[in-house]
Amino acid sequence: MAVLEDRGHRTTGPRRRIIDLLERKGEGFSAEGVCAELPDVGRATVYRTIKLMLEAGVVCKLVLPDGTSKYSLARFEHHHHTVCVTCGTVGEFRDVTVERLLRTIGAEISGKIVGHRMEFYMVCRECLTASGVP
Amino acid sequence: MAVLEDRGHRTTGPRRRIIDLLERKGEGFSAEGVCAELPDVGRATVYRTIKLMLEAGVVCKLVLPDGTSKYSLARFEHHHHTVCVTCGTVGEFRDVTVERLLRTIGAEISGKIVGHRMEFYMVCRECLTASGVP
DNA sequence: TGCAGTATTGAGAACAGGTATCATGACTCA
DNA sequence: TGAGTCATGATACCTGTTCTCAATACTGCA
Repeated sequence: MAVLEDRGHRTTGPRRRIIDLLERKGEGFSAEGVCAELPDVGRATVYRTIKLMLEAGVVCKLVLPDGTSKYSLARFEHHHHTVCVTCGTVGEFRDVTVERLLRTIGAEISGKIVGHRMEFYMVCRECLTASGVP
Repeated sequence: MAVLEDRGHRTTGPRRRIIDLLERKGEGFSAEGVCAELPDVGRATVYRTIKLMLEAGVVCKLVLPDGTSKYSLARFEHHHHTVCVTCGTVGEFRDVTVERLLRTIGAEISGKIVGHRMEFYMVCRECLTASGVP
């Protein structure tokens, strides 16, 4: 919220409602989901606000292998995602050894590395339990 | 080509032309690009053929952070991609230490890991040279 | 407080990438 | 040969997203 003001944007009613919702959801929300939960806020406004928050670094975008996008509040500056292939829940994790290894591999690649991205696809504990795995 | 026949599909003219083109391109082609280069082959046929090749494991799909998809011939069974952020060229690489580390991290994550995905964003040698970096 | 200028809004059109439909044409094999 | 199946291209459609634009809300200043 304050981040948007810092960047010279106004704090309006629709924006406040979108941001409140995102903070309640936390991880793995889709733009369409936000539109569905806030039917009296225009789709354009939802997409615009998410875009502003992306630019401010408050949320991060995750493109799933099927091409659909999910967003999550960015708790860490740099992190990776876990995606449950059953329920679609998105989690964040950070691991120092990953970063170290990624730098090592990066050094072996011809060219200048400017970033990387890593995701784990999994079946989360809840879905495992629900399917009868102890 | 033979892979498609093995799977019970016919070897037709349009399919041959699409596969020839993909073999010439090799890495980092988009479906729309194929359509543009083969204007007398229908879009549906292009997408269908790419889908068949995906199912056969001959090509692999890569979703870029902006949501656009690229495809590349799969040289290795399991591999990761490098994407040049300047020219969009896609490369493949495989590294045993990555797989080992990914398994280690996977073991620390609560839930059952079923897959992972890793990409490096870079500026390739050609683009570096073109921009005057020695 | 009144007002001009700017930022933001929502509705809906437009877009891009991809899939479904369908009539037509090409193969296959008995 | 001919029935059945497969593949094709044109086109309509779908989904997620962005653009356009007139209306509205907010801001700072007089």
